[in-house]
Amino acid sequence: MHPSDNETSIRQASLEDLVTGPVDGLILEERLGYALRRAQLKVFKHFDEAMREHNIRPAQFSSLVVIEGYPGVTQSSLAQTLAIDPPRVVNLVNSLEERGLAMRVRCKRDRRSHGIFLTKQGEALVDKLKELSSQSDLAATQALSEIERRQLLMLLRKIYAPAHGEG
Amino acid sequence: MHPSDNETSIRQASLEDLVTGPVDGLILEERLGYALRRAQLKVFKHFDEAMREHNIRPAQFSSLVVIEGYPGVTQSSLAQTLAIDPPRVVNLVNSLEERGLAMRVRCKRDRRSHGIFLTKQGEALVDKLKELSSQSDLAATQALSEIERRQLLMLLRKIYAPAHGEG
DNA sequence: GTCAGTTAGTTATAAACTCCAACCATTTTT
DNA sequence: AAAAATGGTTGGAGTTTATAACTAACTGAC
Repeated sequence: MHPSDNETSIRQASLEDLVTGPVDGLILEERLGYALRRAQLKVFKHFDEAMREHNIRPAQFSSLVVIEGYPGVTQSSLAQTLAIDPPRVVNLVNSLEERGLAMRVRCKRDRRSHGIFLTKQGEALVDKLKELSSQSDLAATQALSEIERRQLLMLLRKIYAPAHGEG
Repeated sequence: MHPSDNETSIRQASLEDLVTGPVDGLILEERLGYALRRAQLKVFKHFDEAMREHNIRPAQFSSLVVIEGYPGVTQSSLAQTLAIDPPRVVNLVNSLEERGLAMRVRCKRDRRSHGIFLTKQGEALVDKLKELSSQSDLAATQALSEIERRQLLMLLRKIYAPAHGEG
Protein backbone atom coordinates (compact mmCIF):
# COMPACT_ATOMS: atom_id res chain seq x y z
CA MET A 1 0.00 0.00 0.00
CA HIS A 2 1.19 3.44 -0.81
CA PRO A 3 1.27 6.05 1.89
CA SER A 4 -0.92 8.20 -0.31
CA ASP A 5 -3.69 5.67 0.01
CA ASN A 6 -6.13 6.62 2.67
CA GLU A 7 -6.69 3.29 4.35
CA THR A 8 -10.38 3.60 5.27
CA SER A 9 -10.26 7.25 6.12
CA ILE A 10 -13.46 7.17 8.12
CA ARG A 11 -14.34 10.16 10.18
CA GLN A 12 -15.46 9.01 13.62
CA ALA A 13 -18.40 11.40 13.55
CA SER A 14 -21.51 10.62 15.51
CA LEU A 15 -24.37 9.34 13.45
CA GLU A 16 -27.54 7.92 14.92
CA ASP A 17 -29.44 6.73 11.90
CA LEU A 18 -28.80 6.50 8.20
CA VAL A 19 -30.50 5.48 5.03
CA THR A 20 -30.20 1.75 4.99
CA GLY A 21 -32.70 0.28 2.51
CA PRO A 22 -32.69 0.40 -1.25
CA VAL A 23 -33.72 3.74 -2.59
CA ASP A 24 -35.32 5.03 -5.72
CA GLY A 25 -33.06 7.08 -7.88
CA LEU A 26 -35.05 10.31 -7.84
CA ILE A 27 -33.35 12.73 -10.18
CA LEU A 28 -31.20 9.84 -11.33
CA GLU A 29 -34.16 8.17 -12.99
CA GLU A 30 -34.57 11.22 -15.18
CA ARG A 31 -31.14 10.58 -16.66
CA LEU A 32 -31.30 8.87 -19.99
CA GLY A 33 -27.98 7.10 -19.64
CA TYR A 34 -28.99 5.59 -16.33
CA ALA A 35 -32.37 4.40 -17.59
CA LEU A 36 -30.77 2.94 -20.69
CA ARG A 37 -28.17 1.10 -18.70
CA ARG A 38 -30.67 -0.36 -16.27
CA ALA A 39 -33.01 -1.48 -19.02
CA GLN A 40 -30.15 -2.95 -21.00
CA LEU A 41 -28.94 -4.79 -17.93
CA LYS A 42 -32.29 -6.50 -17.60
CA VAL A 43 -32.71 -7.28 -21.29
CA PHE A 44 -29.19 -8.68 -21.53
CA LYS A 45 -29.71 -10.82 -18.47
CA HIS A 46 -32.68 -12.46 -20.12
CA PHE A 47 -30.72 -12.80 -23.33
CA ASP A 48 -27.78 -14.47 -21.61
CA GLU A 49 -30.13 -16.92 -19.98
CA ALA A 50 -31.80 -17.74 -23.27
CA MET A 51 -28.45 -18.25 -25.00
CA ARG A 52 -26.71 -20.11 -22.22
CA GLU A 53 -27.60 -23.49 -23.68
CA HIS A 54 -25.91 -22.54 -26.96
CA ASN A 55 -23.09 -20.58 -25.35
CA ILE A 56 -23.63 -17.54 -27.57
CA ARG A 57 -22.63 -14.00 -26.61
CA PRO A 58 -24.61 -10.94 -27.72
CA ALA A 59 -21.98 -9.85 -30.23
CA GLN A 60 -21.81 -13.34 -31.69
CA PHE A 61 -25.54 -13.39 -32.15
CA SER A 62 -25.54 -9.98 -33.82
CA SER A 63 -22.78 -11.10 -36.15
CA LEU A 64 -24.61 -14.26 -37.13
CA VAL A 65 -27.75 -12.30 -37.94
CA VAL A 66 -25.90 -9.78 -40.10
CA ILE A 67 -23.97 -12.51 -41.91
CA GLU A 68 -27.20 -14.34 -42.57
CA GLY A 69 -28.77 -11.17 -43.97
CA TYR A 70 -25.71 -10.27 -46.04
CA PRO A 71 -23.82 -13.40 -47.06
CA GLY A 72 -20.29 -12.48 -48.02
CA VAL A 73 -20.18 -9.41 -45.82
CA THR A 74 -16.61 -8.30 -45.14
CA GLN A 75 -15.14 -7.92 -41.70
CA SER A 76 -14.75 -4.19 -42.03
CA SER A 77 -18.36 -3.91 -43.10
CA LEU A 78 -19.35 -5.98 -40.10
CA ALA A 79 -17.33 -3.70 -37.86
CA GLN A 80 -19.12 -0.62 -39.18
CA THR A 81 -22.52 -2.25 -39.00
CA LEU A 82 -22.15 -3.39 -35.41
CA ALA A 83 -20.21 -0.31 -34.33
CA ILE A 84 -17.30 -2.33 -32.99
CA ASP A 85 -13.66 -2.05 -33.95
CA PRO A 86 -11.74 -4.30 -36.33
CA PRO A 87 -9.74 -6.22 -33.72
CA ARG A 88 -12.94 -7.35 -32.06
CA VAL A 89 -14.33 -8.54 -35.37
CA VAL A 90 -11.30 -10.77 -35.80
CA ASN A 91 -11.94 -12.49 -32.49
CA LEU A 92 -15.64 -12.67 -33.23
CA VAL A 93 -15.21 -14.32 -36.62
CA ASN A 94 -12.49 -16.58 -35.22
CA SER A 95 -14.87 -17.85 -32.58
CA LEU A 96 -17.57 -18.46 -35.17
CA GLU A 97 -15.15 -20.27 -37.47
CA GLU A 98 -13.77 -22.42 -34.67
CA ARG A 99 -17.28 -23.54 -33.86
CA GLY A 100 -18.05 -24.29 -37.46
CA LEU A 101 -20.80 -21.70 -37.69
CA ALA A 102 -19.20 -19.39 -40.26
CA MET A 103 -16.25 -19.32 -42.62
CA ARG A 104 -14.01 -16.77 -44.27
CA VAL A 105 -13.65 -16.82 -48.03
CA ARG A 106 -10.92 -14.80 -49.65
CA CYS A 107 -12.16 -12.41 -52.31
CA LYS A 108 -10.72 -12.84 -55.78
CA ARG A 109 -10.88 -9.20 -56.73
CA ASP A 110 -9.32 -7.86 -53.57
CA ARG A 111 -7.32 -10.52 -51.84
CA ARG A 112 -7.11 -8.44 -48.70
CA SER A 113 -10.81 -8.87 -48.07
CA HIS A 114 -12.61 -11.84 -46.63
CA GLY A 115 -16.23 -12.52 -47.32
CA ILE A 116 -17.93 -14.18 -44.38
CA PHE A 117 -20.56 -16.85 -44.88
CA LEU A 118 -22.60 -19.06 -42.62
CA THR A 119 -22.09 -22.79 -42.75
CA LYS A 120 -25.08 -25.13 -42.86
CA GLN A 121 -24.63 -25.47 -39.14
CA GLY A 122 -24.59 -21.70 -38.74
CA GLU A 123 -27.75 -21.30 -40.80
CA ALA A 124 -29.55 -23.83 -38.68
CA LEU A 125 -28.37 -22.32 -35.43
CA VAL A 126 -29.14 -18.69 -36.26
CA ASP A 127 -32.73 -19.59 -37.01
CA LYS A 128 -33.11 -21.16 -33.62
CA LEU A 129 -31.31 -18.27 -31.94
CA LYS A 130 -33.54 -15.67 -33.54
CA GLU A 131 -36.54 -17.42 -32.11
CA LEU A 132 -34.95 -17.64 -28.67
CA SER A 133 -33.97 -13.99 -28.84
CA SER A 134 -37.50 -12.92 -29.64
CA GLN A 135 -38.85 -14.89 -26.73
CA SER A 136 -36.21 -13.42 -24.47
CA ASP A 137 -37.07 -9.87 -25.53
CA LEU A 138 -40.71 -10.53 -24.81
CA ALA A 139 -39.94 -11.99 -21.41
CA ALA A 140 -37.70 -9.06 -20.48
CA THR A 141 -40.38 -6.55 -21.45
CA GLN A 142 -43.48 -8.24 -20.10
CA ALA A 143 -44.48 -4.91 -18.61
CA LEU A 144 -44.83 -3.43 -22.09
CA SER A 145 -47.67 -3.79 -24.54
CA GLU A 146 -46.89 -4.68 -28.13
CA ILE A 147 -47.52 -1.07 -29.13
CA GLU A 148 -45.19 0.21 -26.45
CA ARG A 149 -42.53 -2.25 -27.53
CA ARG A 150 -42.66 -0.98 -31.10
CA GLN A 151 -42.66 2.58 -29.86
CA LEU A 152 -39.56 1.89 -27.80
CA LEU A 153 -37.71 0.37 -30.74
CA MET A 154 -38.57 3.35 -32.90
CA LEU A 155 -37.39 5.82 -30.29
CA LEU A 156 -34.12 3.94 -29.77
CA ARG A 157 -33.47 3.79 -33.50
CA LYS A 158 -34.13 7.50 -33.74
CA ILE A 159 -31.37 8.06 -31.23
CA TYR A 160 -28.61 6.00 -32.77
CA ALA A 161 -29.60 6.40 -36.42
CA PRO A 162 -31.54 9.68 -36.68
CA ALA A 163 -31.85 9.42 -40.47
CA HIS A 164 -33.58 6.05 -40.58
CA GLY A 165 -35.22 5.86 -37.19
CA GLU A 166 -38.61 7.00 -38.39
CA GLY A 167 -39.11 4.22 -40.94
CA MET B 1 -0.07 -21.05 -30.42
CA HIS B 2 -1.86 -24.31 -29.97
CA PRO B 3 -2.10 -26.75 -32.81
CA SER B 4 -5.86 -26.64 -32.37
CA ASP B 5 -5.85 -22.99 -33.40
CA ASN B 6 -6.73 -22.62 -37.03
CA GLU B 7 -4.19 -20.06 -38.16
CA THR B 8 -6.29 -18.11 -40.67
CA SER B 9 -8.16 -21.09 -41.98
CA ILE B 10 -9.33 -19.36 -45.11
CA ARG B 11 -10.85 -21.40 -47.85
CA GLN B 12 -9.31 -20.37 -51.14
CA ALA B 13 -12.70 -20.36 -52.80
CA SER B 14 -13.36 -18.13 -55.74
CA LEU B 15 -15.34 -15.02 -54.97
CA GLU B 16 -15.82 -12.17 -57.38
CA ASP B 17 -17.69 -9.59 -55.35
CA LEU B 18 -18.81 -9.26 -51.78
CA VAL B 19 -20.71 -6.92 -49.54
CA THR B 20 -18.22 -4.23 -48.68
CA GLY B 21 -20.03 -1.18 -47.35
CA PRO B 22 -21.77 -0.61 -44.05
CA VAL B 23 -25.11 -2.28 -43.90
CA ASP B 24 -28.35 -1.77 -42.05
CA GLY B 25 -29.08 -4.39 -39.48
CA LEU B 26 -32.33 -5.69 -40.99
CA ILE B 27 -33.81 -8.14 -38.50
CA LEU B 28 -31.14 -7.08 -36.10
CA GLU B 29 -32.73 -3.70 -35.64
CA GLU B 30 -35.84 -5.42 -34.37
CA ARG B 31 -33.85 -6.82 -31.46
CA LEU B 32 -34.34 -4.90 -28.28
CA GLY B 33 -30.94 -5.70 -26.88
CA TYR B 34 -29.21 -4.43 -29.98
CA ALA B 35 -31.20 -1.22 -30.13
CA LEU B 36 -30.61 -0.60 -26.44
CA ARG B 37 -26.89 -1.15 -26.78
CA ARG B 38 -26.56 1.14 -29.78
CA ALA B 39 -28.58 3.90 -28.16
CA GLN B 40 -26.66 3.57 -24.93
CA LEU B 41 -23.40 3.71 -26.83
CA LYS B 42 -24.34 7.05 -28.28
CA VAL B 43 -25.73 8.52 -25.08
CA PHE B 44 -22.67 7.43 -23.12
CA LYS B 45 -20.34 8.86 -25.71
CA HIS B 46 -21.95 12.25 -25.26
CA PHE B 47 -21.86 11.82 -21.51
CA ASP B 48 -18.16 10.97 -21.50
CA GLU B 49 -17.45 14.03 -23.56
CA ALA B 50 -19.44 16.26 -21.26
CA MET B 51 -17.71 14.85 -18.16
CA ARG B 52 -14.20 14.71 -19.57
CA GLU B 53 -13.31 18.07 -18.14
CA HIS B 54 -14.22 16.86 -14.65
CA ASN B 55 -12.93 13.33 -15.17
CA ILE B 56 -16.11 11.74 -13.92
CA ARG B 57 -17.25 8.25 -14.88
CA PRO B 58 -20.92 7.33 -15.26
CA ALA B 59 -20.99 5.27 -12.06
CA GLN B 60 -19.34 8.09 -10.14
CA PHE B 61 -21.95 10.52 -11.36
CA SER B 62 -24.78 8.19 -10.42
CA SER B 63 -23.30 7.73 -6.97
CA LEU B 64 -22.96 11.45 -6.41
CA VAL B 65 -26.57 12.04 -7.40
CA VAL B 66 -27.86 9.32 -5.09
CA ILE B 67 -25.72 10.52 -2.20
CA GLU B 68 -26.97 14.03 -2.75
CA GLY B 69 -30.56 12.84 -2.72
CA TYR B 70 -30.05 10.58 0.29
CA PRO B 71 -27.33 11.97 2.52
CA GLY B 72 -26.04 9.24 4.80
CA VAL B 73 -26.92 6.43 2.42
CA THR B 74 -25.01 3.24 3.25
CA GLN B 75 -22.77 1.46 0.79
CA SER B 76 -25.00 -1.59 0.66
CA SER B 77 -27.96 0.63 -0.06
CA LEU B 78 -26.00 2.32 -2.80
CA ALA B 79 -25.14 -1.06 -4.24
CA GLN B 80 -28.79 -2.10 -4.37
CA THR B 81 -29.90 1.24 -5.77
CA LEU B 82 -27.37 1.27 -8.61
CA ALA B 83 -27.56 -2.49 -9.19
CA ILE B 84 -23.82 -2.96 -8.72
CA ASP B 85 -22.05 -5.25 -6.30
CA PRO B 86 -20.47 -4.30 -2.97
CA PRO B 87 -16.84 -4.51 -4.10
CA ARG B 88 -17.47 -1.96 -6.80
CA VAL B 89 -19.08 0.38 -4.31
CA VAL B 90 -15.92 0.27 -2.24
CA ASN B 91 -13.82 1.42 -5.20
CA LEU B 92 -16.41 3.98 -6.14
CA VAL B 93 -16.59 5.56 -2.69
CA ASN B 94 -12.81 5.37 -2.37
CA SER B 95 -12.40 7.37 -5.55
CA LEU B 96 -14.91 9.95 -4.39
CA GLU B 97 -13.23 10.24 -1.00
CA GLU B 98 -9.77 10.54 -2.53
CA ARG B 99 -11.00 13.45 -4.60
CA GLY B 100 -12.60 15.13 -1.63
CA LEU B 101 -16.10 14.86 -3.04
CA ALA B 102 -17.62 12.54 -0.45
CA MET B 103 -16.82 11.06 2.92
CA ARG B 104 -17.68 7.99 4.95
CA VAL B 105 -19.08 8.46 8.43
CA ARG B 106 -19.31 5.51 10.75
CA CYS B 107 -22.77 4.90 12.13
CA LYS B 108 -23.15 4.94 15.91
CA ARG B 109 -25.95 2.44 16.05
CA ASP B 110 -24.35 -0.12 13.80
CA ARG B 111 -20.64 0.38 13.63
CA ARG B 112 -20.37 -1.88 10.60
CA SER B 113 -22.22 0.62 8.48
CA HIS B 114 -20.89 3.75 6.87
CA GLY B 115 -23.11 6.64 5.97
CA ILE B 116 -21.86 8.47 2.91
CA PHE B 117 -22.11 12.24 2.61
CA LEU B 118 -21.06 14.81 0.08
CA THR B 119 -18.46 17.38 1.03
CA LYS B 120 -19.00 21.04 0.18
CA GLN B 121 -16.88 20.42 -2.86
CA GLY B 122 -19.01 17.43 -3.78
CA GLU B 123 -22.21 19.42 -3.42
CA ALA B 124 -20.90 22.14 -5.67
CA LEU B 125 -19.64 19.69 -8.26
CA VAL B 126 -22.75 17.54 -8.45
CA ASP B 127 -24.87 20.58 -9.20
CA LYS B 128 -22.67 21.43 -12.12
CA LEU B 129 -22.56 17.83 -13.28
CA LYS B 130 -26.32 17.50 -13.26
CA GLU B 131 -26.56 20.48 -15.54
CA LEU B 132 -23.90 19.07 -17.87
CA SER B 133 -25.60 15.70 -17.87
CA SER B 134 -28.93 17.22 -18.85
CA GLN B 135 -27.32 19.08 -21.70
CA SER B 136 -25.52 15.94 -22.81
CA ASP B 137 -28.77 13.94 -22.80
CA LEU B 138 -30.41 16.60 -24.92
CA ALA B 139 -27.53 16.65 -27.36
CA ALA B 140 -27.51 12.87 -27.69
CA THR B 141 -31.25 12.80 -28.38
CA GLN B 142 -31.63 15.78 -30.64
CA ALA B 143 -33.72 13.62 -32.95
CA LEU B 144 -36.35 13.27 -30.23
CA SER B 145 -39.04 15.74 -29.23
CA GLU B 146 -39.52 16.51 -25.57
CA ILE B 147 -42.61 14.33 -25.52
CA GLU B 148 -40.74 11.44 -27.10
CA ARG B 149 -37.95 11.84 -24.60
CA ARG B 150 -40.39 11.54 -21.71
CA GLN B 151 -42.05 8.61 -23.38
CA LEU B 152 -38.73 6.87 -23.76
CA LEU B 153 -37.84 7.36 -20.12
CA MET B 154 -41.20 5.98 -19.06
CA LEU B 155 -40.84 2.92 -21.26
CA LEU B 156 -37.34 2.22 -20.00
CA ARG B 157 -38.44 2.55 -16.39
CA LYS B 158 -41.28 0.17 -17.07
CA ILE B 159 -38.75 -2.40 -18.19
CA TYR B 160 -36.34 -2.27 -15.31
CA ALA B 161 -38.80 -1.37 -12.55
CA PRO B 162 -42.21 -2.61 -13.70
CA ALA B 163 -43.89 -1.60 -10.44
CA HIS B 164 -42.97 2.08 -10.55
CA GLY B 165 -42.45 2.70 -14.22
CA GLU B 166 -45.89 4.09 -14.81
CA GLY B 167 -45.66 6.97 -12.36
C1' DG C 1 8.03 -0.58 -63.46
C1' DT C 2 8.34 1.60 -58.51
C1' DC C 3 7.33 4.62 -55.03
C1' DA C 4 4.11 6.62 -51.60
C1' DG C 5 -0.18 6.30 -49.61
C1' DT C 6 -4.27 3.73 -48.33
C1' DT C 7 -7.12 -0.16 -46.88
C1' DA C 8 -8.23 -5.09 -44.86
C1' DG C 9 -7.01 -7.76 -41.57
C1' DT C 10 -4.20 -9.27 -37.70
C1' DT C 11 -1.48 -9.30 -33.41
C1' DA C 12 -0.14 -7.84 -28.96
C1' DT C 13 -0.84 -5.15 -25.06
C1' DA C 14 -2.80 -2.65 -21.63
C1' DA C 15 -6.59 -0.65 -19.27
C1' DA C 16 -11.18 -1.20 -17.40
C1' DC C 17 -15.01 -3.58 -15.90
C1' DT C 18 -17.42 -7.68 -13.57
C1' DC C 19 -17.67 -11.34 -10.99
C1' DC C 20 -16.31 -14.55 -7.18
C1' DA C 21 -14.41 -16.28 -3.18
C1' DA C 22 -12.51 -15.38 0.98
C1' DC C 23 -11.97 -12.48 4.90
C1' DC C 24 -12.58 -9.14 9.18
C1' DA C 25 -15.46 -6.70 12.28
C1' DT C 26 -19.76 -6.21 14.19
C1' DT C 27 -24.37 -7.35 15.16
C1' DT C 28 -28.12 -10.58 15.85
C1' DT C 29 -29.91 -15.01 17.02
C1' DT C 30 -30.11 -19.03 19.67
C1' DA D 1 -21.09 -17.85 24.66
C1' DA D 2 -21.55 -20.05 20.11
C1' DA D 3 -23.51 -19.76 15.68
C1' DA D 4 -25.35 -17.30 12.05
C1' DA D 5 -26.01 -13.18 9.49
C1' DT D 6 -24.66 -8.52 7.83
C1' DG D 7 -21.67 -4.44 6.18
C1' DG D 8 -17.67 -3.75 4.30
C1' DT D 9 -13.12 -4.93 2.36
C1' DT D 10 -9.48 -7.28 -0.30
C1' DG D 11 -7.53 -9.90 -4.00
C1' DG D 12 -7.64 -12.29 -8.12
C1' DA D 13 -9.56 -14.43 -12.35
C1' DG D 14 -11.95 -13.85 -16.49
C1' DT D 15 -14.03 -10.65 -19.93
C1' DT D 16 -14.46 -6.55 -22.54
C1' DT D 17 -12.68 -2.57 -24.90
C1' DA D 18 -9.47 0.38 -26.71
C1' DT D 19 -4.78 1.44 -28.72
C1' DA D 20 -0.79 0.92 -31.27
C1' DA D 21 1.85 -1.41 -34.34
C1' DC D 22 2.31 -4.58 -37.91
C1' DT D 23 1.69 -7.49 -42.44
C1' DA D 24 -0.40 -8.04 -46.83
C1' DA D 25 -2.56 -6.23 -50.70
C1' DC D 26 -4.32 -2.66 -53.56
C1' DT D 27 -4.19 2.13 -55.87
C1' DG D 28 -2.44 5.98 -58.18
C1' DA D 29 1.34 9.14 -59.69
C1' DC D 30 5.18 9.41 -61.76
